[in-house]
Amino acid sequence: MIESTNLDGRKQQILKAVVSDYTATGIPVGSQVLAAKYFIALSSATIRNELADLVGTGYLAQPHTSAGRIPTDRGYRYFVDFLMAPEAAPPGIRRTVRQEFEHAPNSLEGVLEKAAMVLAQITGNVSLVTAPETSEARIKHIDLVSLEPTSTLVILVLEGNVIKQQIVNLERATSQEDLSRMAAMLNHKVRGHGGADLTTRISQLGPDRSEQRRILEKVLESIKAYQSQRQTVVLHDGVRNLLRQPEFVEVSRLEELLELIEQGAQLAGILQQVAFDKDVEIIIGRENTSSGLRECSLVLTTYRMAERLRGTIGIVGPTRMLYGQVVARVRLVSQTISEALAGLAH
Amino acid sequence: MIESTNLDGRKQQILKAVVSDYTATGIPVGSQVLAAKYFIALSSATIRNELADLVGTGYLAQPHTSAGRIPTDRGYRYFVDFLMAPEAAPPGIRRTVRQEFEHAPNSLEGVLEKAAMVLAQITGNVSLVTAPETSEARIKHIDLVSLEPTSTLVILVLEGNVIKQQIVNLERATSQEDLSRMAAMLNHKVRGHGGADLTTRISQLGPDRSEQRRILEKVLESIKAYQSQRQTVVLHDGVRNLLRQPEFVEVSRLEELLELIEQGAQLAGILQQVAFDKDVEIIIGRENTSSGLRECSLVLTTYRMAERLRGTIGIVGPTRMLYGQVVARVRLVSQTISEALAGLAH
DNA sequence: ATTGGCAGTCTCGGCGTTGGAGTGCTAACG
DNA sequence: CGTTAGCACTCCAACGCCGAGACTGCCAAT
Repeated sequence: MIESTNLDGRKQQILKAVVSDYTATGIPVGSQVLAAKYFIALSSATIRNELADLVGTGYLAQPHTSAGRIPTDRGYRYFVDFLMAPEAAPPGIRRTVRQEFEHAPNSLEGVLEKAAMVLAQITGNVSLVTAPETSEARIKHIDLVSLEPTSTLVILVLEGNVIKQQIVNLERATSQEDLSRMAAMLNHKVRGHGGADLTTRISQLGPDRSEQRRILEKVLESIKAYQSQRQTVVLHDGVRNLLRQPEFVEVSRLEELLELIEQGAQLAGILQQVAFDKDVEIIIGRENTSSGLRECSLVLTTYRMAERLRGTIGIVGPTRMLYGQVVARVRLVSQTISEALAGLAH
Repeated sequence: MIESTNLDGRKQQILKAVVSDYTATGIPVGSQVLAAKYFIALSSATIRNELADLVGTGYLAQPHTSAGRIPTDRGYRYFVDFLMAPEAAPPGIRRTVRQEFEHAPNSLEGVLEKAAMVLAQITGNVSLVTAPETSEARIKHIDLVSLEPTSTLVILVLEGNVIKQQIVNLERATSQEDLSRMAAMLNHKVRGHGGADLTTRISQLGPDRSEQRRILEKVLESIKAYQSQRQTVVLHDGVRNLLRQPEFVEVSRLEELLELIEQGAQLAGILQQVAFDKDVEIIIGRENTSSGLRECSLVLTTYRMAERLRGTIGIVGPTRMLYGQVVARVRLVSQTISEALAGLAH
């Protein structure tokens, strides 16, 4: 984008003023308002000329001829990339968040649910949270509990103390004693390993002859299948906030969006692609491939639980949002839960 | 309610026709429509007289003078108590549900999430699902996994193979070997017990002198605290369905309802009070204490996982809903997941 | 008890009007 | 050449009005 530099200082200031005013009020911004509130030294006629240029270059649009200007997706993009002033969450918000996580729930799920709740509350948008991707996480502990003679519960404690469980049906009856022995062996062999590494460890488990070997393989296969196949669930909260937004008085728009949010699979795909090294990622309007998000923006970032355990957290709302404020608050919650989860993960 | 019997046969038929027509179409029902569609033998004038009586006794109301009649809460109540024909879910729906749970997810949470999804889909309302109340469930297996020298992960397998977990901080460093020994002892002592019974078992655990005893008490205390304090979470799905309902074109109503649904605590209270012995419980409009549910109805029932493990499942929607159809489908899903969960619980 | 007839009432949608907001253009100015 | 005042123009949103349609309640007749 060469255009990112082809705006002179004054055009930048005007674009910034339009975005700021429009995101705050929801009313298209006219030249008179701009002259009065932001550019006292200039006349409205001058600003009209500049506005016309910004419409011509695609940064602004007008809903109809006698209305003020609103930013286009491109205008928002330029704003967040170059014009947005770095913001810090206000002390009141910081305190609220700190208090919410002071006596944080003692489990991953609890922390994530609370994060979704808090983020929805302090941003006034719909929050989105995914649990950490565990396919590459290392195994810390394995336990086999006999349920029936021919079925066992496999309990897996991963790095970060994430717990996975699954019921496995065995080919023949196996006692709890045998299962415990196998669990002990598994703990010895696979502890500290994960992902593709597991496969190689299985093949080193001993000669093929043993009955045990077949059971172990079954157990490990189910673990691996479970880990890889399980589609990421996207927690969300704050749908009620959307109803207050004037852009959703027409429920038809909301319907498509809600379907995306409640169904989750498509969102999961988007959230998984958030880069771990980036700070905060912003996806604006039509930059989204999903049609349901055409008039929405996402503000996403990652949080960290342990070495290989990272998840995504963020919000989705109308493109007209207070980006500076939202970015600061998403970042705040991400940092806060990273700390809370580090406490859980040791 | 003496009034439940003071309607003669024809008034009952007319009330039934009004409820049926209005729930199906959403349009207030006039005397001409009734005469043409349901009572060809009668003139519209006769029906008008009856309608006027039903308004006088509080079973019907009219939005304004020149509109047709709609049922009041009392009218709906009379309908579901005395007039509603028992309905069976159609084969297509039965097949859909069966297929959805044929390869049911292997965990309680998975089944409940799927149940919420399916119920929302086939009833076109918002589904509500609570996990079984576990405070009285018996303990099947206990495992202690060392995380840090001074913290351990307590894993509890309850009846029905429900898994609970919690991190417990210990007063002094304890090795995995010691923990395993304690777990073995605990398994021996408390297996098959639960609820208040646990407390007595703890006091029988041996002399007070031992270091172990203190650790065990701490573990068990945390287990009990966890079990009792944990507020029930209400899963939900299908909020998007509400947007299609004409009663929610005004989003302000939806807002209050959504707050209830997303916050969940108040709904949890309502759902917990559903009687286990009843078939399906219906709560209509102002029978709800919450103001957000004034214009909503709930159709709730319980499902069964194991002896002491019962949860609630149902839907919430506008009072104008197809009660017969919804009742049949809620019942269907309840039965289906009870079977699926019995498979998990053995 | 039932019914046809009829006047009365209310909502809803369409339509024209009006006020206001904001623009683009033009010409003048420094 | 950038800036500015003035002005005609456009468009929307709100308002009020009107008529069509729907349904009622009542009355008198059967």
